[in-house]
Amino acid sequence: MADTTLPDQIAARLRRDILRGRLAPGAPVKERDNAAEMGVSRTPMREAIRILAKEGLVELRPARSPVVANPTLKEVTDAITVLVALEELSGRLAVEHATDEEIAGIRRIHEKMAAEFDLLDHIDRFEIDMAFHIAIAKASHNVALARTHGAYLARMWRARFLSARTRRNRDRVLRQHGTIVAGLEARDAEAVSREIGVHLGHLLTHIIEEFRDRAEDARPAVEVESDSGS
Amino acid sequence: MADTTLPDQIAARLRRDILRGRLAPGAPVKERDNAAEMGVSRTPMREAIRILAKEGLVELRPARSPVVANPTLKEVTDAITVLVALEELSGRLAVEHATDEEIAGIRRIHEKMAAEFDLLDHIDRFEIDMAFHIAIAKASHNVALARTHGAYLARMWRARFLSARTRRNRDRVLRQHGTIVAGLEARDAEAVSREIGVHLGHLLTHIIEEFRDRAEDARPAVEVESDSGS
DNA sequence: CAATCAATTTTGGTATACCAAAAAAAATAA
DNA sequence: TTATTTTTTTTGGTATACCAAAATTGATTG
Repeated sequence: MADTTLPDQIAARLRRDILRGRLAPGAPVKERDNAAEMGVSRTPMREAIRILAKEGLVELRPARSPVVANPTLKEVTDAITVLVALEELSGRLAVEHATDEEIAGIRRIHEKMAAEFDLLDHIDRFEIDMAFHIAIAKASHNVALARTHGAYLARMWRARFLSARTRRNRDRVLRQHGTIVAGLEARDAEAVSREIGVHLGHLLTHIIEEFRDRAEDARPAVEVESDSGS
Repeated sequence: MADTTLPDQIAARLRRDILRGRLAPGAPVKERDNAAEMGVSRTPMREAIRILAKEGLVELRPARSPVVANPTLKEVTDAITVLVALEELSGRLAVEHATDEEIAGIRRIHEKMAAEFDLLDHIDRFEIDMAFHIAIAKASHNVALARTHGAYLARMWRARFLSARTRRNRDRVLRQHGTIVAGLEARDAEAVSREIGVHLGHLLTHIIEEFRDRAEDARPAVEVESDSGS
């Protein structure tokens, strides 16, 4: 909050644009145009694009325009697989290392979410959901883990955003969050880890469904081609 | 590999300098000086520094000179904790998804390492060791996992390099690698995962010892200066 | 002599200019 | 009309110039 370096601000704005769909998946992100539009020069815009690339929201190609990422179902599934592992580890470590105050803070986030769920628009709802998971990762007291976990969450923003719009899941999500908090309070690593796995398993299910639905809609080309390795 | 974009080349060179100790931990990495020294402009140098920052080899501070990272023992330990989780997941997924050819390739790396161990200098030895672990991550067929895993390996270059296996560990390392390969061939996820945990556990032990040893040495604050050259 | 503050230098952040490669468009040949 | 080649435009990569914030140095004052 305190610091907001220019590239970060630009990245934040681009991120919102991508998330909101103003920049569609597959669309080129031209540094010159975007820079002009935002009234900055190419240099910070360039860096902002790299930030988004690191987050996986845009894809860099050598000597070509970066494009808004349009991950395939497999790519999203793979990312969630890793996310699950990271969150399970977070949960276990949080049980071990979190202070009581931190766990209380996590509960507070959960209760705020439960209380305001219906009042929030879905992007806010979404952010508080992310805050819940981020707080657990932080409570692991493993900075590297928290950072990597955060990167994965950021990367999945769009996919989760698209799949999280309905109020249908409301009760289940809140119940699972509640179970996770209870597990933390009981310092029960297994319970926390297991419930996190279940929770994210449902997320994966919804994202798959979302993909199905979108597949039936117009398919605006842009299919994946030969991957080059890392 | 095929392409080597300029920032990548610069990053590679800086990486070597850091790894080899030509740039000591804590030393500032001034983009102007380094750029001049390497005969390039600041722009690609800047990007190279960001790449290294992403890898965790240098630390970026707002409006200050980036410095060569000098991670604390806890930071290294934390990173290894995550690395273990990533590698265990890699192993399990590799058991599930790797082709027989891929596993054969992993065995080939292992055997090459076993055969040439005594001939290689320790940086080469080190790279073939990395190749072994990277191959397993790739065999998971989870691109995101392989990328993140690669990032962690890169980040740990220096720590692992410093704890460079003397020939004492030779037999144990090779035996553990052999066990891992055997587990892959037997498609035994539990065995692979377990042995990876053991293997990296030893790595952690060595790194901790290395830290102990260095702590006893002089605590050199910031050395290294800019060469005034040509 | 020490501490503090001002002037200078250093250094990263940003803007802009130039270049080469790639895309797109236009022209030409079949 | 279609395919191919040539020209123009677009765009990322790189170099350089300028600026403001730090760090450093040195002077000044207690």
